[in-house]
Amino acid sequence: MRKQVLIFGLVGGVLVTLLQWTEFHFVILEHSIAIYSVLIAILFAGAGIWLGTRLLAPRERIVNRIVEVNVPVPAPAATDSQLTSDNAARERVGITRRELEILKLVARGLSNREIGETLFVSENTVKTHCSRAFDKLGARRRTEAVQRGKELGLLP
Amino acid sequence: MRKQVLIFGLVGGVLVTLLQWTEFHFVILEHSIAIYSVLIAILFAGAGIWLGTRLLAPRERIVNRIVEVNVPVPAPAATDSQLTSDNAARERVGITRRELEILKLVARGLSNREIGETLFVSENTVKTHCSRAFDKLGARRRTEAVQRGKELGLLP
DNA sequence: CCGTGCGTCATCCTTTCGCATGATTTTGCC
DNA sequence: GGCAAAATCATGCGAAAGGATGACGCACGG
Repeated sequence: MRKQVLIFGLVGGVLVTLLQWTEFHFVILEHSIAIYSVLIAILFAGAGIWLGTRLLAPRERIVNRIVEVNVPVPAPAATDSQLTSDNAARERVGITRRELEILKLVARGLSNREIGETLFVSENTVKTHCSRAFDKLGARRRTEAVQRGKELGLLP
Repeated sequence: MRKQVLIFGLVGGVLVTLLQWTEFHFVILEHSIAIYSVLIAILFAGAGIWLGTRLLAPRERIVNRIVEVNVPVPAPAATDSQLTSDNAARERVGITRRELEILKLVARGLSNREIGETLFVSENTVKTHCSRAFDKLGARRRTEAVQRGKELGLLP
């Protein structure tokens, strides 16, 4: 995680230097400074995106392995244990992150269309995830899936 | 996902234009073009990071597993107070006994047909009750109705 | 007696779900 | 670099759900 920042900084510095050097020879003289700006902008926007994803993406993976040990009872269906451990129950059921994410929205009473708009995916995709989730939960209706999800500790 | 890209593009364009305009007045004349470059770089790196996180980061965060599992405390007291508080919450919402009865079965994940068979009434009757209940709850889907019912204390 | 609320049932119609199936792309891992 | 899992999207179809409306019987209270 730190390495990426370093790489980012280094590459950024090199790039700035490089661009600064090149501009005296080609860009600025022939074209306007706008091209130069846009170039830098695009370059660093891309770099920023890369940094952003690299920096904030790997969050859950480490925890997964450790969890499985101390979750002996799957059934409680607790009334209000607000932050139920997702990943433990999730992997026990074999449901994916995305499917669980959608299942949560299903439990909130959203339609497939609304879920799609919320997550910026098509309604068909939502349907697919739903189907798979229902299948894994042994449910044939969304209400049933929600009920099963609560029983299995997937949902609060 | 599309929206963020749009916003990013728009803001980017505006920024480039803005910077291009300002540089003629302040920066370039007084300092070198390097400052200008670095400015753009930083700006768009930040924007890129923002875009990156916004776009690809909505993964789930680290959730500390809750070790307190075998504590069956809240169950027994609920059933008693439920029948009493049922009527209170029920009348507050204006929902009838029958409608609530059916709503409970809906929350259990039963289909209209199954509910009809359970209560020995026709599926159409179940639909009617559902419609009325949904109407009183301000819900348009059964999952939504279940959610509202929980919020209003009608359902456990 | 008659209105009102409730429960029951029906029909017509539209929308939403759920399922099967296949395809493509992205991503994590070896 | 390639494999496997996951995520994405599409299409088609039958089933279920939901809305609108009308009708019938029953109990209860004014």
